[in-house]
Amino acid sequence: MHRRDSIPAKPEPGAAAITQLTLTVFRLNGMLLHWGDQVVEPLGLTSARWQMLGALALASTPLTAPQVGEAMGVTRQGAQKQLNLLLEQGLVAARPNPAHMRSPLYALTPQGRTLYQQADALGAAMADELASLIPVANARTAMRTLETMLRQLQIATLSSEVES
Amino acid sequence: MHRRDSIPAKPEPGAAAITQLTLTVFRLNGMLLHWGDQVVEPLGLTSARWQMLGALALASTPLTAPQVGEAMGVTRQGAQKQLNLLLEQGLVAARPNPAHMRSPLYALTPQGRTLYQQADALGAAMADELASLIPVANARTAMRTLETMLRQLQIATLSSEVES
DNA sequence: CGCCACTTGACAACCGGTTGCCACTAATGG
DNA sequence: CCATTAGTGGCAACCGGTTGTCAAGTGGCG
Repeated sequence: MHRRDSIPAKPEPGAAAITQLTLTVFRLNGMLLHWGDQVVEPLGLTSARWQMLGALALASTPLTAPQVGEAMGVTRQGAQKQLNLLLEQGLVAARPNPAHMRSPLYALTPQGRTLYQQADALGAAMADELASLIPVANARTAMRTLETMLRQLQIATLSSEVES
Repeated sequence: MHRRDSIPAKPEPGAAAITQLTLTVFRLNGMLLHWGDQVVEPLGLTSARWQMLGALALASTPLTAPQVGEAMGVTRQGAQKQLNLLLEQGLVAARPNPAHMRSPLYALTPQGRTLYQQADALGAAMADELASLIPVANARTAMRTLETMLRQLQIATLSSEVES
């Protein structure tokens, strides 16, 4: 908005850095998922289910499917799909929800908890390794930077989504 | 848990920062795709096809499908799928490849090039906006940090993938 | 020359995620 | 008390990506 010189449409000099950063985010995202899939594959898990177990493990109380989705930043149906699979797998149990007949509360079963702890140990090992290579200050800077992008994109996305 | 501190007991306090950073990467990835889908939707594009057009636009010479996949960090089949769709859409043209009968070279059509320039302008606007909020040094630090993670994950993934 | 390994495209199946629609439960207000 | 609205799960369809399989083109090597 505050374009100081309007005629030559001077691009921000940092724009190229932002573009490159964006591409790196895409690649890292793919790499993280790929790595996670491999790491927990011997446990019969996938990255998606690992994350889902994590959401339940870190919650202090059992959650409904929409709450899990909210915690993970996915839609309620996406969470539901994985929860149903985890249910079949016996890693998660549904207990009746006194507040909503059709919306049970989900919690880890003992097997689920054990499996998550095993997976978490593997993840922690990698996090330690990365932490030994990356100064904490850099990790924080990176996170703040990405969060700024996140916030700004959210604003931009919302403003063009509210055509309803 | 049990850190195998064979030499110096290093609890790696930065591991939590890494974990948080990872979650931010997941969210930002999703947000970028969502934003991109909305931005180029009026042009009849999607994020995936936008990126594909970009790969072709930035290439100095026409590329084969596997080359496009390589440039984008996806498998050759993933690239092929989008190329076939872009072909139907008339945004990309296949010209015979003298070096390989079954593997044509792909290049943007005039419409494809025009459309990409329009999309690129929208992307550049957002990149400028973000660049005005993010110091270049921070963007660079973030990118270097993510690339370090990328490299390390690649090493870890490869070393457990070569068990075949 | 002929065989063999590698590359490539087509196709099908799957995974994880999204959206849209429908039916049912819960909560709110007249 | 009832009607409308919001929240919720099930289902189906789709998108983008991956893997695997197959047939065909390419290049090297005996």
